[in-house]
Amino acid sequence: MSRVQLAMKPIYQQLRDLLAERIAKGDWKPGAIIPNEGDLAREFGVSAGTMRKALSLLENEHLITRRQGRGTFINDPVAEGFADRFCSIRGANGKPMAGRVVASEITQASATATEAQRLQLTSGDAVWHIRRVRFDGDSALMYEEVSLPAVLFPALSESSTRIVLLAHQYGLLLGRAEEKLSIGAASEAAAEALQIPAGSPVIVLDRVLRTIDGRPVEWRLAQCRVATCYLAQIH
Amino acid sequence: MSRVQLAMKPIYQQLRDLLAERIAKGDWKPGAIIPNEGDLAREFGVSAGTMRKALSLLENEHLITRRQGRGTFINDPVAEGFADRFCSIRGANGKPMAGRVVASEITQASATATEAQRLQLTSGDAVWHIRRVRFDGDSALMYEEVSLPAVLFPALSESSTRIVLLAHQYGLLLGRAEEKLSIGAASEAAAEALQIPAGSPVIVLDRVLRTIDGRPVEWRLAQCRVATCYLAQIH
DNA sequence: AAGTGGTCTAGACCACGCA
DNA sequence: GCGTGGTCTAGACCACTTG
Repeated sequence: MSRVQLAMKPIYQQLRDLLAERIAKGDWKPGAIIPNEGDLAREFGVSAGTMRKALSLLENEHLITRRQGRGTFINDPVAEGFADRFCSIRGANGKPMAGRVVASEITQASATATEAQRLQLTSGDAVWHIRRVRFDGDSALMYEEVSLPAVLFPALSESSTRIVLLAHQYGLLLGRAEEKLSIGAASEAAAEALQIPAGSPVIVLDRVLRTIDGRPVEWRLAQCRVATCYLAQIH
Repeated sequence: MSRVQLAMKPIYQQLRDLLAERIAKGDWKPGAIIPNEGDLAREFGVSAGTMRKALSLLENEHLITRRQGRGTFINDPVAEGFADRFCSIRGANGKPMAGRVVASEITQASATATEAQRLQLTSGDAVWHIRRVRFDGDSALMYEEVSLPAVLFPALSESSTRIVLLAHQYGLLLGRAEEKLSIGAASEAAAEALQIPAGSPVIVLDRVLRTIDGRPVEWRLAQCRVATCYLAQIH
């Protein structure tokens, strides 16, 4: 009597996908309350326990928040704390960096080998390139080269290149980021942007952002200057 | 008919604690297979579903691995992949740094204000101090100051100061690490160890390691030199 | 074939927040 | 008091692994 599992995928995962689609499409807006477990279970013809497991998945993925006695709410992906959880480099106060960000260039090109590897594309697929600089007051702190698969982002408004806004705009639900931290030599573009000699040491943040389905959404290669001392003393 | 909840804590969490204790004590050795869900449920007088939830918690905390058709196995906390998952800074190949590590000094002292805050102690509690240097070949890469609550580690063998080994030795189950990355000025000790001028810029890794219960186990303040270029070029 | 973990069900009761 | 999510139960069946 149980539902046929066409895709050989557990029902609770299928439910998760269906519910996530409603959120992505905007059927359920951020901040809204959604029907309770029982009603949802009835609507999809499953038991309450199965629906519960699906909702738990969505909660682990930060798409919803459940509160005992209140209900289940859609999270705002752009809200502070949700948007910033992908970024590991912090300012002196421990909070995410809050400085000015200037996008200097937005172009389209065909994917390089590295981009294809990071974004799981085939070499030559169209990608957007964004170059931007993060400031702290008047001094340039960080130079970023961002690559986005053009197939996911048909058009890029120059007004906002923040990935959380873009993702929300195109109905993409961000899941996890993998970030590698290392030390490298400043590229020429980075050197110019940061006003340091080319080849001087920089912190390299290599980050791939994925949707909750695991599809790569953004590759960001950031170079951070270390030429001056911005932060608190040690001890 | 259900078990009394003295501590107002869900049964499945109490079970998790009991099972975790067995692992910590060494009743169940790494690599060993543990009884199946049904037997465990019967032993503790709970339903299979509740025991299942407890086991799921342990799996999320990387203490056990469950495999369909095989059984449930105790993970080895010292094994590669489990021990290295707390470290975010990587080498050029994307793998954790593998260089030589030299512990230069092991002393005991009373906690400073910062240590007390990070390790949730009261100022003046006894802590161990370990200073160590991480090498890449012949050059010093990273200077670390490690603080451990003396109450958790009665004695410190000089042979191995690796935290995963120490934790295992004293029956502590490591859970999560919070790591803050920033840029700072090299302290005098770091400058000497890294052979750079005091005050020159370094990457600062401020990490607090906790047990699965959330108790702080280690505070590590690492300073990483950026004076030369170790790694691959950008692009 | 037997044993394991994985999924799913249907229903009971509890703890919390609010009107 | 009512509706919500959170916990717990008892049992069925499925999928995978091994002998």
